[in-house]
Amino acid sequence: MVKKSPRQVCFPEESRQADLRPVEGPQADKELAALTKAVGHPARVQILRLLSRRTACVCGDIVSELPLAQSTVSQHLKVLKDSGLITGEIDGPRVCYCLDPRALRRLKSLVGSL
Amino acid sequence: MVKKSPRQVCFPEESRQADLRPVEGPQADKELAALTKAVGHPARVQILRLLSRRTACVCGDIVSELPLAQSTVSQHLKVLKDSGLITGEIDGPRVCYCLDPRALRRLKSLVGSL
DNA sequence: GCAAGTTATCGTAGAACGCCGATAAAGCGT
DNA sequence: ACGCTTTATCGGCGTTCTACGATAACTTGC
Repeated sequence: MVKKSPRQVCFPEESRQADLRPVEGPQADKELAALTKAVGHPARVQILRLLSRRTACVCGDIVSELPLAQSTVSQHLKVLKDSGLITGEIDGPRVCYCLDPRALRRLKSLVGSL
Repeated sequence: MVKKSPRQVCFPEESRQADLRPVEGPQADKELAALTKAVGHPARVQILRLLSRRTACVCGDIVSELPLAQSTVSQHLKVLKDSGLITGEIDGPRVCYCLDPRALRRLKSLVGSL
């Protein structure tokens, strides 16, 4: 039987088009607050770093990298996913989490506007 | 009596020297988490925006710009000050808050490293 | 020294967060 | 269908956050 090939990247041909959303204003402010709030925890920063280190997506072995219970890691992943910074694709019995480059660029733009 | 001249900038000749601190590693991760946590609230984003709009420092009329009680704003200012993102200089009976450009650059570097 | 104005701190109440173990849900392989 | 593995969700508990009013601390000007 063919072994399922490990997924390499979630955004292989990521759209490079410019982000037209404004970088200031009430809406942008809320967005910036929400995004930075999601990043604002050591465990979540660590997760983001793990995901950016490997060009391929890492699955739930994130859990084994962190000194936290599986349920806790799952919750942090949920926070990041709700913020849009990462995506989770179901890949067989596991879930493959990846950084969303667009959301990350958005965060950088917003922070850069300060 | 000479009227106290309104303070214009808190960092008039800000040191432009490069930031040598590493942008990754456990220490940087904690720093990034702490800084983004400080930014991660709508009211605090608004405060940062207020302070960046005016090149001069704004004092406690920040309070009148936000729909929050004075004590609440004072607490948010404390969070930002503790994070290092802003500084508060006593200027007569008031306090003059300013963005710290170095901390802001640090934040941008750290976010940029994601 | 006193009154007025400005800001920080205290006390408190409710909401949200962070963590865990236990349990449920979902897919794979036999 | 039945385990096995992986992940999500639930319940609970302690901590932190956010907000407010009240009060204290400090400076200026009279």
